[in-house]
Amino acid sequence: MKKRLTLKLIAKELDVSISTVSKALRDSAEISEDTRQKIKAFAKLYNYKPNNIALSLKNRKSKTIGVIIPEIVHHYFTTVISGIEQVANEKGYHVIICTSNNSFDKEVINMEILANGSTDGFILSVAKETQQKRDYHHLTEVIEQGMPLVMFDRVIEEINCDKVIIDDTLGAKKAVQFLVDKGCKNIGLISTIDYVSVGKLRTQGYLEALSENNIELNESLILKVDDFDESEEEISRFLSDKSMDAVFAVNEHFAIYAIKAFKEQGLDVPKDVSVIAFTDGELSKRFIPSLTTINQHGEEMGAQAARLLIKKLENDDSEDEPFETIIIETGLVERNSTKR
Amino acid sequence: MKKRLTLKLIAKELDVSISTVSKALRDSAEISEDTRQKIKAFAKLYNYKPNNIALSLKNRKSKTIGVIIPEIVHHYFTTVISGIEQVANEKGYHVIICTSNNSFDKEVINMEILANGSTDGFILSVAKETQQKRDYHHLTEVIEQGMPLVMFDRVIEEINCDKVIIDDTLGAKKAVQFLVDKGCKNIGLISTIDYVSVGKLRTQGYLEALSENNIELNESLILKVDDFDESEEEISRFLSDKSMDAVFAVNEHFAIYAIKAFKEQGLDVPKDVSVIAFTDGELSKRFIPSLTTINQHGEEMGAQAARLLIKKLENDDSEDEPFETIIIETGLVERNSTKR
DNA sequence: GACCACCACGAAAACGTTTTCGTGTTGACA
DNA sequence: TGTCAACACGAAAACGTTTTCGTGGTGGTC
Repeated sequence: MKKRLTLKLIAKELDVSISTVSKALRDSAEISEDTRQKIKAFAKLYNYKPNNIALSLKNRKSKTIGVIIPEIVHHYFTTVISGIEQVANEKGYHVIICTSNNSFDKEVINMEILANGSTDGFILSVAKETQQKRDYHHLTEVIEQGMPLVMFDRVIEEINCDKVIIDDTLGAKKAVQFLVDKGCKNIGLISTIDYVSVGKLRTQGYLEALSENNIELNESLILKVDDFDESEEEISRFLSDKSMDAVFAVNEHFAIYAIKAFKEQGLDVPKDVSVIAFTDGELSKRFIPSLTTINQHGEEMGAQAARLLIKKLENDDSEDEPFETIIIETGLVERNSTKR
Repeated sequence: MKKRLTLKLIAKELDVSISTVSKALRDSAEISEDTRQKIKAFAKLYNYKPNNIALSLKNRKSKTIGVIIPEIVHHYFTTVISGIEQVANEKGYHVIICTSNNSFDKEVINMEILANGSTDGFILSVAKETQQKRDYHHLTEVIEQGMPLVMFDRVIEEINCDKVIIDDTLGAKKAVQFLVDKGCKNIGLISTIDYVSVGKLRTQGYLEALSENNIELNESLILKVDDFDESEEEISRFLSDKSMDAVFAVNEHFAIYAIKAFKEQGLDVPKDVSVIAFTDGELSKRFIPSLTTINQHGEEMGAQAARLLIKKLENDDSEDEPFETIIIETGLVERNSTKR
């Protein structure tokens, strides 16, 4: 087992002082050409690499970004991470990832641990439990310590920090408008109960689209799924006695259950009924029929979040810079679950 | 912006020495009950937390595990990460994740950066490019430095380290045996070209299962997909003029393309033909029909890898401990793409 | 009262860097 | 030959910990 090379060892070996070695390696003009060459050659030969930890301690920055997400086994979040990673690496940062498992306590603990020097700033999508509890002391604390924080996706209005979100309402509107443009009249909505913020916002988009097109709202065409685990049955029951020519689902899963239910009723998608969904997964591409979707551009979200954070980190007087909220545009991907 | 509290500040505030503070907080018997209480109360009141970086430098360990995977936008890898994270957190480690994007250079760079003190050890699934290049100097280097390395999934035989793998051959055998037990006679195989190791191993399992059941090998029932991007067409062409009652696909995607192709031929899955696949994704659960699969237990792989690594990290004379290779058992999940 | 043990604490080194400030040597110049 | 600048380098502090060793004071024992 080879010992790692340090400045001290090089100094001893070449019989100069540590300072000289350090300066030589950083090409300081203070050191004569001769010594500099000698030291650099030696360092290169034995593959010297400065110790990150010592640098962190000295510079009081870790060049590390802490990312805390509700769960990692989720395609959408991995695309976001991917975006974060790309930008971060480009700028010489690395990324520590922690999952909160949607638990408030784990979110708090993770932040506290990482805040003790491991990380220069945070990118965060809050846990469900945190949203419900409305306890944000861990967030305000890191902000007070001067650590920049960027929230994405599930953000909290009251917290003053940079944010990256998508326009859920507009995305939903786009989806419904698309259906209207295809000639659909009776458009159903499968959403979640309102305290899930995306459900609420997307529902609102649905309503706005209807009203803008002068379509009368029919409450009976709206389902707010209560229990995710029971959603398949709920949806099947909901669709059994309705007559509609299109459905907008707020996520991939609901859309698929809807298609299943239609099939069982002997209806064909997209011939008899169109289905469109907000989505974040692979499923929509591969499913038969493939799904027409509103796409959330996770990778770009991650990239923007990382850019915001690094901007704050590298700006010395970021204190007085105002906070930004970046809105990522949703896109509509037309596939085979909607009629042409 | 509040300054972070340090031992030095506490010492100054309470007019004692830094050593006293440190000892008091660690409940050293050297310090009198009185002073100890006073210091602890103060620390608690102002929420003192030791600086991780300073500790890392002092202890020469970071309590951090570096994970390097080919890509993160991949359900299988996220399950592995999830397993790693759980075990690591339990034992007081955190996890730093880097992706190689299947690039050799990025893999090397990531390892080098993390090896400079940021990380105590590595969990790694090598990049495709690394497999092809057969250049493993970065791996041997970290090992030589005494950093433990655990490889999973895509491992490299020649490298001497702990490993966690699944038994691809056995898994494939299970799958084919299952089909045989259901009465299938003409079982097709959709695999990848042989230099992808999993393709090779799973093909081998297929062959073994056939021979064990005294089924004659029919080469024309084997497709080795050449170009992933063209796989849908290749598979459709392959299946167009064959007659088989079952197909074993080495991954989810191939299975779905197969089902699609059968459908287009007017064949029903599972009534006319059964499909079974190795899988790592969500897709198999949601697809219609849902897929019978061989499941790779990613989470357990991650957990085992983390356990192996931490064992090495916490064992002082791990030097002479032999390396282990843990084989994770595959499971068979019966769903609706195979006949009953 | 001399000696010793023990208590409670502090000084300093160490981890591996960077950087500021000194300092001894050289050479030029008057 | 004395003065001074420039040069090339070293000592030391600093980042925030932990830990070893030392030490001044107290009290007890003979």
